[in-house]
Amino acid sequence: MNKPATIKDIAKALQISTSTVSRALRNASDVSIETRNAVQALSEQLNYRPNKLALSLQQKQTHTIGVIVPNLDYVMSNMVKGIDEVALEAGYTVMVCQSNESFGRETINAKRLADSLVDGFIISVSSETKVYDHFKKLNAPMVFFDRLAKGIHAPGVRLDNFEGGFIATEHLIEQGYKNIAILAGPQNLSISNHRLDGYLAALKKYKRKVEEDNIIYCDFNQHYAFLATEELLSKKKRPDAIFTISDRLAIGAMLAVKEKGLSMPDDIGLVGFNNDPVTSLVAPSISSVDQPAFDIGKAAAKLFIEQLHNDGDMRDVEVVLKPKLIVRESSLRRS
Amino acid sequence: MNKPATIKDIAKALQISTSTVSRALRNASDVSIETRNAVQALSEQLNYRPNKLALSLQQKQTHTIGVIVPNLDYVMSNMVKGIDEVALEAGYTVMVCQSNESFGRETINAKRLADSLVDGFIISVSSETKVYDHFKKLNAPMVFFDRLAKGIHAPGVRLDNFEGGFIATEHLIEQGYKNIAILAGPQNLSISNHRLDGYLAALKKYKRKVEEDNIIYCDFNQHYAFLATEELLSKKKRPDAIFTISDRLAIGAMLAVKEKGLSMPDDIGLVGFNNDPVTSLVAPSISSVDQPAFDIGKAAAKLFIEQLHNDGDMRDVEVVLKPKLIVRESSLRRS
DNA sequence: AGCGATGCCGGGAACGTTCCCGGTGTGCAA
DNA sequence: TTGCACACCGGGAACGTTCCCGGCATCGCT
Repeated sequence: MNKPATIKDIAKALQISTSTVSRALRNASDVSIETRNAVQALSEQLNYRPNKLALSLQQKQTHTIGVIVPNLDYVMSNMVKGIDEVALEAGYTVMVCQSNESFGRETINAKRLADSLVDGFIISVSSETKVYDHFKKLNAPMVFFDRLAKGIHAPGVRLDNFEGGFIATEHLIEQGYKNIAILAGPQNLSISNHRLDGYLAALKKYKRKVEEDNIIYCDFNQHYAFLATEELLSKKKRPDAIFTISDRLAIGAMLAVKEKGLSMPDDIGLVGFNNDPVTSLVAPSISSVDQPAFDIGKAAAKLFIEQLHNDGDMRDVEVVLKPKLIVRESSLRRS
Repeated sequence: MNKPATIKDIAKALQISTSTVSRALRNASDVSIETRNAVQALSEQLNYRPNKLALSLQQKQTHTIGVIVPNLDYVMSNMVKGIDEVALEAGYTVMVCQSNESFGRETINAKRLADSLVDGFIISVSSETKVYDHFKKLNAPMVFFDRLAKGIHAPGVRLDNFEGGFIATEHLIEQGYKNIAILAGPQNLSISNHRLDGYLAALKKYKRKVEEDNIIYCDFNQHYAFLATEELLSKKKRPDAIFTISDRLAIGAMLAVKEKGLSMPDDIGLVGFNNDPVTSLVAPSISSVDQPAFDIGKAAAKLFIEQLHNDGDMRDVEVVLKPKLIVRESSLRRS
């Protein structure tokens, strides 16, 4: 439990100055081979570890990235893993905070991280967040991923959500479903709007009429999805397929379909979003749009580091990755 | 993008010394009411935020906790949420690192965090870890949770895994299952051993004979579980129930049971562990031992902070929380 | 012999705080 | 008047680094 050795200790023991020790440790020039060896030997012996605090204070950078995410579900935790991966590689440490989808929590997390003097932020905004001033105040480099911040001029990495909504809907159409409903997410989230746009575009391409009451906005909440689906299924003009903006919603929808005594995929087709492992475990297994979560995380971290080291203005950069439809039983009417 | 204001800036602007500013900001004594007001007004105006780096360097504590976890699955992410909760409350920031169940990753994560000068660690060890020297070297206060480190003399918070194994097995016995197998985890993990011990104790209590080849050690891997179960089911003396040490293993087992064309819970009973949401979504839904993940996280963080502020030796403290069996279709033979 | 180049090293400031200690001024009692 | 308590403030060290600058040898070249 004795105090960690410092550069001063080494200097004193070797009767040389701290400057020389510092140089010797960093293998710089201006140090004779003998002193360098002596210093390095002693530092090893004393188990010297440079004090990052002092270093950071000096050079005004901490080599730490603040990551704020709304939750740590399957997709997010993979994205974070991706961030971790490249951050570690690049010599950065990552501080992960969960906002729990709460605006207040997000704000105080941001403040805290800023006070801890992170070099910048990698953020996915909470579903509650409608205004972005708390991010602007940070006055630090940041990159958004997955759920971007509309109002902020900063680089971002995201899935092509439009494409995701499109291929899901197109697939349902190709499977012969005629009246396709959508459980969309909260209206302020761009990801849900983009998926909805993809849905609309697919309907348009195949010249299907858009029924206004086939579009349901609801929270990312399984129970809401259940209720919404119950209502959908009791309409006169009942939909014969449902596309949901997330797998959790899909689960809720599926439960409602079962409750109603309808069969899947025959009576009702279903496609979810995220390719959560659950989708392949339930019966019937649920088709879902897979997103390259790990890669999105990696791209975000790469973008962030690039931005730090690069003087060029990258605020307009937006990396968009492609989704992939995983077809399973819930939507496979014709083989 | 102008530099953040420092205490010096305020001092200079107000023509007073930095010491006085420092005192005024901390509402300390030895400052006249007027100067204090002036300082606080100006600091607000300049949006002054104390530099934590400098502070930490001075007082040799960072108010940061390093958290190392093997993964961020459902249970873990809830535990981390619990840690977050009380850490935030107590004014600490949390750095979460995933070891991905890898010993090497765990080691370098620990080193990195130590270098970043966290005040201590809250750790759940990776399944690969069999030796604990890398933790001892850290020479910092630490608390283990969930998966404890046998070799290390440090406080810990864990589930009563023995109890969990016991109630799961007892439940199966009470449901009339005669020949109960267990898919245990890696042999070096204490949690899996304790659950196994609970299983054995239950068998003993009801005077059941222990069949050696009903005990299968396997990784936390769904596919292994599938294979192991296939083998179990093709024995002459086929088991009629399986208790698995985790829900992921339970899923694997269930798939194997279905593949074999056996019915559940009639031919084969099944109980998992963790109460992952998946268990209630599959058909049949899977009985599982629920652990109070959030509370375990909270307890760990509390213990950690207590340890920091407390001079007393807490190295022998071990908090043990109780599990709860959630009975679902997979093991319910008699209603 | 003189001169610059080069190799090696030390001194000290700086990063932004806190904290200890000592100093000054005022008011009040002896 | 002297003394003393008290309120208020400033100076400077310290935390552990790096970095700039200047100094002293030594060497080689003219």
